[in-house]
Amino acid sequence: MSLKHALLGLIDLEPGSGYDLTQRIRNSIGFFWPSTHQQIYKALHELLHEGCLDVEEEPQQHRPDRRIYSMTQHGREELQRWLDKPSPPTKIRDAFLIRVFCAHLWDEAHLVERLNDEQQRHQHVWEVYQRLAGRMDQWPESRRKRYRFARHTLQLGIYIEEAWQRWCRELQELYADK
Amino acid sequence: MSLKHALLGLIDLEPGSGYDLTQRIRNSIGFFWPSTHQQIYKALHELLHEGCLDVEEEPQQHRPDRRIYSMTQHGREELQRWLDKPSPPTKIRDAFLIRVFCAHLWDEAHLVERLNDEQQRHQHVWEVYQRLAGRMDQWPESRRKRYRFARHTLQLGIYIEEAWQRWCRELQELYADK
DNA sequence: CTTGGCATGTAAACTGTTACATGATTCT
DNA sequence: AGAATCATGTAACAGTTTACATGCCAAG
Repeated sequence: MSLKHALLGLIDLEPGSGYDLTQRIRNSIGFFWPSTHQQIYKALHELLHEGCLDVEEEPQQHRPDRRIYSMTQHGREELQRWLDKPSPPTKIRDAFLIRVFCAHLWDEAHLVERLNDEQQRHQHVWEVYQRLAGRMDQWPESRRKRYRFARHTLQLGIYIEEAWQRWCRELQELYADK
Repeated sequence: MSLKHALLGLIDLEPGSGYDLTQRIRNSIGFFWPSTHQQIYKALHELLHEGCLDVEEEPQQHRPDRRIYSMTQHGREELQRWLDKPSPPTKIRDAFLIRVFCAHLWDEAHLVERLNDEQQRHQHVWEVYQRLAGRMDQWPESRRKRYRFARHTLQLGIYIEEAWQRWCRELQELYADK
């Protein structure tokens, strides 16, 4: 299960609680491996059971105690083994493209409108990525170095969003002035 | 379930058997909504049950009869209703990017090698898309018109593969001459 | 003689999503 | 007064993947 190894990778960079990891995933690995807190808590329990992680309870008042996870030697070995395996091909799942596929059932004005919405959505995601990247680029050297691969994956996200926007714009032009 | 509507869209363009549709999906909707024949046969049964499709059995010798599915009025209405709904955001799932995220555990030579493999993979997919697009562009006018939206979605695939390749190349350069 | 294409399916296992559950604190 | 944040989970449901099942024909 890739989510487990994603968690090992994150914890290897910096230990944290399920809550912490949920936030961190949302701003990094979540872009190319979407996951909810429910999955994450479950995966953490399993990793703990398998001896890949250690926990330390941090007592809190008025709310559940934080359970801080950190790597074990076994976890590090497991991650290493996984890293050397080949990756299955990327998967995209996009219902909007199914709709475009059926766009002969729309009139062209409606198509252009939907393409415009879609383009704005991708522009928004692009802006989120850019902001995040900009902030990361201002981190102090040591942190920037530690997270440089996270930064690289973000760059791919930026390129992909640009591809989407280009496509939306070109199609809009094609159907707008007809 | 989007797969069902993908099938309705395909059958609306041209009726066919489960087997046909599996092939057609593999070369069109499958690029952004991966689905196996098992899922497809199941979805077809359900659509039939819901009154969205009709079947006609075409007897065959030495192999199971072909069951040719076609649209009903109810199916067309259902598809129309679905088309007007908003689409949930795109999802990417990519285990290679999780690995890159953890690339501090690789030495740089290994990273460059893996990036090279990945780039070739994306180049291969790009070539497949280009070949398909080239063939579609040579179809006779009527068919080309009918499948023009399929052609458009293919173009997005091409752009996305180009984004991937650019990214792989840039990262390789960054880590190659260090 | 083995691989791939044709043609349909069932079933179990695994993964992912959605809804529910609790409860104090801080911000608007 | 209501929403968001912190912090952990359980459970039901939906969707996806993998393995199994059959059997003929054509091509290499």
